[in-house]
Amino acid sequence: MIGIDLQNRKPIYEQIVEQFQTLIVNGVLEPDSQMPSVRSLAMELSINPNTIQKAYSALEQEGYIYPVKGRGNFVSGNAGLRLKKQEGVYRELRELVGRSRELGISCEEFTERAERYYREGQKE
Amino acid sequence: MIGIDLQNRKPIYEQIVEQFQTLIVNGVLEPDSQMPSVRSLAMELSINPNTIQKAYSALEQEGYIYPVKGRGNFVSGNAGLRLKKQEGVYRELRELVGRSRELGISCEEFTERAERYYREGQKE
DNA sequence: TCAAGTGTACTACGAATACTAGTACACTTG
DNA sequence: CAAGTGTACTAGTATTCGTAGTACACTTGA
Repeated sequence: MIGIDLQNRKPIYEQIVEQFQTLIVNGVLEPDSQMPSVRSLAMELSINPNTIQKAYSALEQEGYIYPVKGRGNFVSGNAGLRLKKQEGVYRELRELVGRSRELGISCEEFTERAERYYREGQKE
Repeated sequence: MIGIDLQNRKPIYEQIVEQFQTLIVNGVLEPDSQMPSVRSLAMELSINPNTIQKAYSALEQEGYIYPVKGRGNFVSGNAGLRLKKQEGVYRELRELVGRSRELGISCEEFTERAERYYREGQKE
C-alpha cells in the first residue's frame, strides 16, 4: 500500500506522510478505519518504527488521523471537509507571498515570522 | 553604533540586520547616507567582512539599503513607507497563521509551501 | 492476570545544512 | 594607479535534521 524511495532526496517520513494524505483524501482509507501499526509498517518497509511514528505525528497534527493510546491510529472523519478549507488558506498564502516579495520581504523573514506566530499561538 | 553578542544564540549577521533595521526605521540613519563599509565595520566588530556582507545582502533584499559597486552601501529612501506596507502584510500573515493552526496545518507544511511559492515567483 | 499488541519518550549517531572565515577578484574614485 | 569599495568562491566548524536504538506505558483478549 505504501512504498518508499531511498534514492529520493525527500526524507522517508515525508514520503510516507504524502502517500497517506493522498489515500485518506481520496477515500481509499475510510474514516475511523485503523492505520497500520507503527511496528508492522516499519517491518514491512524495513525501517525504524520511530520514522513511522514521526510521519504519524505529522498526520495527526494536520488532522488526517487520530491516535488512541494502546490501540492504534485511526483515520479522521472530517479529513475531506478540512482539506477544502485548507486549500482556501493555501490560495491566500500564495497571494500573500506574492505581495511580500514585491515589498522586498525575504523568504526567510516571511517564514521566520510565520513560525513565531505559530509558537505564540501555542501558548494560549 | 552597532554591537554584537557572541553569547547570543542568534547568528551574528542576524543581530546586525536587526540593529540596522531599527536605526533606519527610526531615522537615525538618514536616507541616502552611507553605511559603514563592510571592511571597516568588520574591523570594528572584530569579525569577518563576509559576515557583514551577508547582513547587508539581507538588508538590501528587504529594501532597507541599496549597494553601489565600488562606492558602498546606502540607506534606502523609501524604507519608511515600505515598512508600513510590510507591517500590513505581517498582520495578515498572523491572521492566516491563526486560521491555519485551527485547520490543523502544521507549521512545517505552512512554511514549506510559502517557500515553494517564493521560488515559483522567482522564475517569472 | 498477563502476554502480546499498541503508541510514546528518550538518547545517540551520521548526514545535511548553516554560519563564519579566508582568499582572491572587480569596480569606483581622486 | 593606489586605496578604497563591494562581490564571488572555497573551506572549515558548528548546528540542525533524519533515522535508528532502546526502554517505558497503555489496551485488549485469552
